Amino acid sequence: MPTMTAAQRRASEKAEYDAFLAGCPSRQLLDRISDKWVTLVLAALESGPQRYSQLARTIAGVSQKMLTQTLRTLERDGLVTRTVMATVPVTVTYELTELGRSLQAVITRLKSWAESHMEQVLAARSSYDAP
Amino acid sequence: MPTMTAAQRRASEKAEYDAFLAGCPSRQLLDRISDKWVTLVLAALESGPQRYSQLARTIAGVSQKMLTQTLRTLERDGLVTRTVMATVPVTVTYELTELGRSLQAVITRLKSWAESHMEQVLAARSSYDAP
DNA sequence: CGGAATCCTGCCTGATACTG
DNA sequence: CAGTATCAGGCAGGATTCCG
Repeated sequence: MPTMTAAQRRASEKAEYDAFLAGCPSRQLLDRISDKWVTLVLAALESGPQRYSQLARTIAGVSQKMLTQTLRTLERDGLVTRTVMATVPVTVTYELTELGRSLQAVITRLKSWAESHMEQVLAARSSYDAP
Repeated sequence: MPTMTAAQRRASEKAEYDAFLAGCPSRQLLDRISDKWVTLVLAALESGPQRYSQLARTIAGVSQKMLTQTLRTLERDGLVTRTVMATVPVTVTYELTELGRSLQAVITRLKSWAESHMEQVLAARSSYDAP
């Protein structure tokens, strides 16, 4: 993977195991959960199990590709469960696991912060753009 | 902006003002702070004001471009302050604003979650990959 | 030292078609 | 319904170079 080469080289130059910020697994996990689609999916699953089409409708602007991809990685990481009902047509529901709910609690705070500080940020942008 | 067209169209199809998940400013803000570089920069600034080169060293794997770009947007959004000291050579320090610290408190929880649940996620991946 | 400018690659998006 | 597959296009992001 050529995209990681330089990053790993820079990491190696540090020549120390930095549990805070390095190429260690916790850093990779932090990178993964610091993703807008992950955040939105977890936030959308707050109100209980949801079907695929419900999620697609709730998260305005997500493409099928990214929604599926995000749900797959979340499932792989043990944050959501995927349940297939053998109805006609098939019904698929996604639900947070206990692990997922523990992360979702943090995500909720992030969402709350965004909503409650939105105006302050917009004000800061105005004064920055037109001083 | 052609990239927003389809997203906005899907959002419009909902025909309702969804403060939770839509094309409203809070959603855009949530998208922005759900970024790995934003998360890492805010986490790195936890220990007080830092110089540009310090940040680059702390956040292993970040490119100058992304570090500069992230710091600029954070400054524009009123989350960090940029201070230029007229030394030779020039010294630039970045520091969290009060607004930035309020977000950083949430980011810290996210980082803590990643560190404390890393093993559970790795275990989930193992059982998913090789069942 | 702290960037800005440039070029370039790869992923994401958007659109469309097809399946079980 | 819930995807998978494919392809064009654009933009995020990496590598490199140069400057005050």
